[in-house]
Amino acid sequence: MESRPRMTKQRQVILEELRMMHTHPTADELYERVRDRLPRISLGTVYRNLEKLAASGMIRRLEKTGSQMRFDGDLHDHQHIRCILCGRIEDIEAEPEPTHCDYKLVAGTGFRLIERRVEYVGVCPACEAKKGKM
Amino acid sequence: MESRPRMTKQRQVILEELRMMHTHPTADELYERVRDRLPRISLGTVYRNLEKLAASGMIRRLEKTGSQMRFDGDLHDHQHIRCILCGRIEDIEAEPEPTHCDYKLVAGTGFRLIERRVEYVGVCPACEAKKGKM
DNA sequence: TTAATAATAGTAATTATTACTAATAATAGT
DNA sequence: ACTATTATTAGTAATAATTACTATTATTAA
Repeated sequence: MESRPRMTKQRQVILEELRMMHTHPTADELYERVRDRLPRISLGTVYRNLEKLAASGMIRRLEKTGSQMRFDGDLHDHQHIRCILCGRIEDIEAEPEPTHCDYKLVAGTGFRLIERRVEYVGVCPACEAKKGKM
Repeated sequence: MESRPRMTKQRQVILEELRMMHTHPTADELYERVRDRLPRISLGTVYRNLEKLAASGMIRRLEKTGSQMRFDGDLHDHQHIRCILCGRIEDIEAEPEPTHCDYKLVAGTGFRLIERRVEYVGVCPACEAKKGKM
């Protein structure tokens, strides 16, 4: 029945590395990083811990980013901009508080509004440069 | 080298059914529906056509909503609200034109802004009712 | 220290999607 | 309408991300 969680060495390292990274890594990117410190850790452990940490609110799970899930150890209120070409994600200091107007729109659907997510999509400088050369 | 596309019976039916559905179906949901009219069609054909139709701008691909991709045959400018419990997606008549403020925010990142997507997340009436009974 | 059990490593299974291939059928040009 | 070209299909196999399983290990409370 799984009660109080334990702070294992693996969970600790995963959390620390994710918080240091700032690149919104995928599970396997983080796995590669964590292996420098814990060479015998398994990918399944990384997935399981990311799941647990996200469920407990200690990290953020970024949904809808290409074929893989991405994670963010930075909990401060911010949004993201994603490169439509290479998939890179960077932070943006937007404040997407739902407005009065949002609540009115949502009222028509019968839903109870929890959150309004704003995602910016564009082309990152690196990809723009690459494109210019073709 | 793949030049001019052909309007096959399969592509026609997939497009028609998607336009009729209004439920933002996944590929396999649409596959089930289309099979009523074309019993021998394969799932791969549905995927391939959804890909082609989205690339040509005839339908919209709703990215990463849960584990499966969803599609929308309604091209009119609108946004979506998703139920965080059951995954159901409904339409919302929001107009998310990027504002002056958005462009200023994005300028700091060096990205060229293409689109601002707004997604509303909440609890749908059905799930709210279910929750009330527990 | 010890007992209870959450978490792990390693591996297998699952699931959505994509790739492959021989056969079929939509279109352009005659 | 006939034919050649080749995009598309059905069927199946392959891929890739994620999750599940299981015996073993290690964290925590008492």
